[in-house]
Amino acid sequence: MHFTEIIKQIKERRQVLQVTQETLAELSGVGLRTLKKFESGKGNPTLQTLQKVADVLGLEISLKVKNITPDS
Amino acid sequence: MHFTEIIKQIKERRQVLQVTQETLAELSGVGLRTLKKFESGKGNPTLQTLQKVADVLGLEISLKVKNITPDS
DNA sequence: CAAAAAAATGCCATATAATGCACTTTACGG
DNA sequence: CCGTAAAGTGCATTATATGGCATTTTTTTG
Repeated sequence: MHFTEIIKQIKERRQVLQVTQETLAELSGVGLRTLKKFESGKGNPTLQTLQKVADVLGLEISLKVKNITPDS
Repeated sequence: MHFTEIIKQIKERRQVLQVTQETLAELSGVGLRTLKKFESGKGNPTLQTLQKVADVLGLEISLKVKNITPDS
């Protein structure tokens, strides 16, 4: 999953849950400015920041082994 | 997946592939000091750093919806 | 055990993420 | 069209991630 996709997924998830950036910022403990920057595609959040946000949104970060030949 | 678990998985994956930190640093373009700090549990990598490393290791970062009631 | 390789640490400079605040731009309901 | 709420931006400051280098500690090997 790419950087942009991660951002997109976070943003979409927030919207599905009908939470504003402001509320998410408060709930996650992440600064509003940071969240805005992040969601607008500018910025390179730390893992901690990403986790705080993901956590509140009920999302979990995971690492999966890439399949080199998915269609072999 | 927790912070420590992510670190652990990265480290284990590297070892399975029999790659040294030094080599991984070179291949990923991440500084050796940064990699060491990260793997030794100190440090809070940026998403970009994590992705560079994961990429070389054939790992993919993903966000999955947490299952609140796995055994309902 | 001894030597060598790999990993962890301390120090330090630089780059940049995090954050607050004020302001602008969009999006949306009436 | 208007007003309001939500989202995006610019600027400045502080905290911290990045990364190079030297040194120490641990692990691996012969």
